Amino acid sequence: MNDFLDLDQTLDCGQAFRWTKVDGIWQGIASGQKLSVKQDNIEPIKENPFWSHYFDLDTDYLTIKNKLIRISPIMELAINFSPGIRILNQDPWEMVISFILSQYNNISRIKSMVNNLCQITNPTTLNFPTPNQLLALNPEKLNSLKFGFRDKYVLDGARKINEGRVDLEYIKTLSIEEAEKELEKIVGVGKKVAACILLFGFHRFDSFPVDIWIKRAMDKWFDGQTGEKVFGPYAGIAQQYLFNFIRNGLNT
DNA sequence: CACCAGGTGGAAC
DNA sequence: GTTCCACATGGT
Repeated sequence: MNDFLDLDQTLDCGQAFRWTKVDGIWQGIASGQKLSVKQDNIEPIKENPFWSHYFDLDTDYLTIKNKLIRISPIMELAINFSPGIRILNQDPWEMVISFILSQYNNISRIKSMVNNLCQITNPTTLNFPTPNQLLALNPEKLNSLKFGFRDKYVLDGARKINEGRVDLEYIKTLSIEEAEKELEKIVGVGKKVAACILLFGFHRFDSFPVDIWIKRAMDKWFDGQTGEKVFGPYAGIAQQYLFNFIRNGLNT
């Protein structure tokens, strides 16, 4: 088992919604920066501090994976299915909106919603909108995005973050339980969405999002125990290997 | 065409 | 405190 970055596994495992693969080239935008990169040459990532951090190249996944493998044979299967997954360092605000949109939705449509949002707010740069840009969307444009019942949730998030009623910097200083409570001040952010925001936007490896797939996995293989109890401080990373394994790894 | 999706808020027990 | 249900829409 070596410690590498697999772009297919990392960018297509449900943690990021703004990457597309065209002719073998992964293209994406994060924090106003653009990247085109191929698996057989990831130098552009290694030599750029922003992208190195984004792809979490400083974290020792080898050690973490070996610890998780020792916990259970299923975890070993899950890790061996997609050993090149890494948890990205994504923008917290973008994660708030993206995972509000993720609820009761499928990944393919989440991607199109998020990309349409960027297209309609920043047609030339395709950057993710700021809270103000989101709040400035007129009703016709917002309606055209077809967020459905999530409209009011997205707006509540933008409003509370814009006004500082939910402070993303402050959240960085909080315990996992306090941080979760703070994020849940936003209407439409419950336990699961908060956990995703903390794991993918705040790099909190101790956050364990439980969606329908992870619920199935924990019931099926871990006697319904909690992820925190089974996997400890790296539960969030374990969760991502398990998520990809139970969704894509069983009938192949 | 049914069935389902990286859930949540709110009403009803 | 727990359980039940509506929710907008489109992918498969």
